[in-house]
Amino acid sequence: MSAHPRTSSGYWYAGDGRPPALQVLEALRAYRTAESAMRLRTRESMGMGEKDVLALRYLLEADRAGTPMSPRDLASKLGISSASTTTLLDRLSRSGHVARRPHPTDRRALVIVATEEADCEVRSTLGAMHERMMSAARRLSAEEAATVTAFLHAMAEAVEAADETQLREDVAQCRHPGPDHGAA
Amino acid sequence: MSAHPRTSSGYWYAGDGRPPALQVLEALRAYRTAESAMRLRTRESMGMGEKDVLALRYLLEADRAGTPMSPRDLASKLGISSASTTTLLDRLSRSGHVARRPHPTDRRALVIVATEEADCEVRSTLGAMHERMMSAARRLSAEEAATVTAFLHAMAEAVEAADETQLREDVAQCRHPGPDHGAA
DNA sequence: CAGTATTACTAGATTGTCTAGTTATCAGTT
DNA sequence: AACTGATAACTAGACAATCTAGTAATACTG
Repeated sequence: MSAHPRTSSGYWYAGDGRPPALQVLEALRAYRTAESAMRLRTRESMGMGEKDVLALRYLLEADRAGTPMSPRDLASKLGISSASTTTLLDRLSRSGHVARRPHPTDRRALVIVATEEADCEVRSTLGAMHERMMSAARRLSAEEAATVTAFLHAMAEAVEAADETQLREDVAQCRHPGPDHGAA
Repeated sequence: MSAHPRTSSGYWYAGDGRPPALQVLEALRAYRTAESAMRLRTRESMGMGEKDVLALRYLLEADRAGTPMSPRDLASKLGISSASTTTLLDRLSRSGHVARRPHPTDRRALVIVATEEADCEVRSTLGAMHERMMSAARRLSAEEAATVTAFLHAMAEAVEAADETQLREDVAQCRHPGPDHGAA
């Protein structure tokens, strides 16, 4: 790694030979990769599917916020059907991570609560990581934090701007009439 | 939104009432959420599963780099079995996104190439987004880019540091002897 | 009190993955 | 050149997670 070569306009291509913008996107991609690898490890260490882990996170979050969730809430958060939610809760309940409690006022409904063990499990798997992240974030000065925050918001906006209608149109445009590519 | 209140030490809690470190992590989370929503939209607009889209990305990348991939390469990149890779390639081939070509030297092996249409499809769905991201990244000064890059690397490190052995031990620690939570 | 909406669940089908085993080809050895 | 063990892709059968459609109990509304 070279020292920071300076020009009159400040740092230039610090770190390696590539433009800073590329380095930034590369770093973002590296983070994404690391994150999904971590999620895979978490899933495997807990012996659960992806949705199950996500569900547990939502449930614990809701528990802490004092606003417990119903199966329906969970279904819409996870983007799965009511039927899948039932079987998901069966799984999580069988494994001891959640419990179905009667809703205090609505006798049709349920309140899903995460068990103590689920809380402990998630805390021990994700808590240390979160602490490391927070500690890194705290090392930023206020100005740096503002820069990073603004950048991340810009990135979120950039990926949100591609809405489905747009996507569908763009894809359709690729169908030049020549070869066959339809279903068999 | 309040204007930036200053103290002698510079900006303080700019943007809203919360500590900058929290805002940063919140922004990171917002980005993650936006990204996975985008991935869902992409999958749906292309009528594919998650692995299929990912496979296509790897294939196009490899094509451009001039280092085409075999089914085996793809399997290891995607973390799926050889059998799943075969059916995945069946799907992608039936839908016209990839083609199986004989390997030039090894007659057992195949070379998977992405079709023109697949290239166009991916370019039109992800290209505009990538351009927006790049453009936002370019708006950063060299110093800002360095800050963001360093931060993202720190985040990647933070999530990588939780390796599976650690996770397993931590989880085991949650099993206090009391209630039954095993398989039925 | 009657009728509609809503909640969670059940049944059956579909999809994507896995493990195990097959066939064809390669590379090294005698 | 023939033999042997390794490797590439594929096939068969099973399993897990999801979906759609439909059911029973409960809540709300006129």
